[in-house]
Amino acid sequence: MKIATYNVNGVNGRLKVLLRWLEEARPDVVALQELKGPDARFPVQEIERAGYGAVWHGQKSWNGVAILARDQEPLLTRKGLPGEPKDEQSRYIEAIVDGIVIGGLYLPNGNPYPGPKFDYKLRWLQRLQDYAAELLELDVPVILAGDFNVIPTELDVYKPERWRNDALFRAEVRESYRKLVGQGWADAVRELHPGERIYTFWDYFRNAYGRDAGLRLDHLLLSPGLAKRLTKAEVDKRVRGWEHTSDHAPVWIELSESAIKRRDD
DNA sequence: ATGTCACTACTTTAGTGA
Repeated sequence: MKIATYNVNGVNGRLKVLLRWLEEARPDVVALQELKGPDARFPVQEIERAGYGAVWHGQKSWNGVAILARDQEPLLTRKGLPGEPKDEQSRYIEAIVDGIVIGGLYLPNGNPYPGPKFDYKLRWLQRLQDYAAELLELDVPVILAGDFNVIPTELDVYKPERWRNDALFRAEVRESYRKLVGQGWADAVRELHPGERIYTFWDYFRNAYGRDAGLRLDHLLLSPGLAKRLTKAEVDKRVRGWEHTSDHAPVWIELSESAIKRRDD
């Protein structure tokens, strides 16, 4: 089973890129972020024609998240993260596909630091921690997938010094993410590629992709039982090189049907 | 500070968020 996360940076503006990638990669499940359109503008027909059922949580202009499932309809379980009822931003959607709870998220960017946007990001991270702990207590298979807007460690950024005071890399943000993962989640890409430089995002500015000046922002966190089924975790880096593409590349994992034996087990 | 995108409303160009 192949499960992906992809910040499309405008689901309508990038529809051709998304459809091309779906056809080439054929993921079973996809969490999408930055739809950048209201619910009514979600391109459900084109996505269905590509063979995917979908649930989505849109918003005019900004944010917006969706979950796609090949040849089936995802079973919607939640829109929005609990903890701040007045929060209007569409940043969390959750659905069950093949018995797995998929939490699709688009964490606030948080820039500029300091300021109210940064404070909102820290609150959102705390809300995510609280809710993620509840999910783990259910003891069911869960994947939290999305654009976390967090650079977890120095290995995940081309030039750490330049990003020290950026909301993606501030110490308190990394600390909050570290606590979240420490609840018992497995960062799938790191699990299979420890010590390797892997990026999922390259700025549009200054030929960042050409220089491989990237950041690792898009993550798939697996509940303990699912971590035992993890066989592959990759970034579809080539997609970032396509015309009219998103500034993020898709990230995907492969899960086996049952627990597998790995060296460190 | 800069750079480059998508999106929106509307003075089809300028704001804004990333």
